[in-house]
Amino acid sequence: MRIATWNVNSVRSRIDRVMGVLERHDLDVLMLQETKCRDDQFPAMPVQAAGYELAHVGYNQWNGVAVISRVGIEDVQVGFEDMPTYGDPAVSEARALGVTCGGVRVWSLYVPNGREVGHEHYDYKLDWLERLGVDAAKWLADDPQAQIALAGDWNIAPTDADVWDTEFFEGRTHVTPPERAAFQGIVDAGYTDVVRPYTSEPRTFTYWDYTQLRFPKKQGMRIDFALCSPALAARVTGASIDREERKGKGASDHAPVLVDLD
DNA sequence: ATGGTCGCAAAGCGA
Repeated sequence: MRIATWNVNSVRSRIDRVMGVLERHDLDVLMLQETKCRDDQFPAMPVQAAGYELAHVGYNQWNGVAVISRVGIEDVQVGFEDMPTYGDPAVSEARALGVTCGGVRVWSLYVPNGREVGHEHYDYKLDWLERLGVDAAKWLADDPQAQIALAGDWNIAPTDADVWDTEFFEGRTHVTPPERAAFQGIVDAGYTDVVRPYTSEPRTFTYWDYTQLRFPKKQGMRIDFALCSPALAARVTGASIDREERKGKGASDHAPVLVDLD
């Protein structure tokens, strides 16, 4: 079984690339973030024609998360318990979708960006992560053998090695101690980054800004992760980052992150 | 090459 996560940055503008990723990697499950559409706008036909089922939540042109699976779609949960809201009026955003696929509980997650340190969105990000951690800990407490993947765009570079230039990021979001502590909180709850051991080369990234020729200059960030519960981590036989997918016209600014399970 | 990012409910915002 092979699962993957990808911040697609608009599924409508990139559905051909989505189908290409599914086929090229023979994926059983693909989690998407930033679909940027409502449920009724999701281009479901090619997905279904290829033998996949689809779960999606999207309320407007922002955010939006999906799970595409050919090993079943069960127990769909939109958002987690006590997921923080944002805005005025405060609303629940389409940033978390839990689905059971072939016995694996996958969560497609799009962690709030934070915008700027000290911004209301930054506090929202930290709160969101803390609440996620509380819920994720409960899932494992309820069933220590649960196979759970918390996968998606975490908008955090957990270590200095995960950004192309630490100086560039001084004072910016994604690298601050509170964000890194929040990420570590999920790890401490029992979830392991199963991809890093297979992708440990220096300057291995999952995201490159569209501007400033960041991709050809290899100036990226590692901010997309698949964190797995112990029982699921024990099944991992390999992982990779599809850097090729970032190339060419019409690429997302993120690359797919893939995990092989026995 | 005096500019060099995308995407959207677009002329402004979010990433």
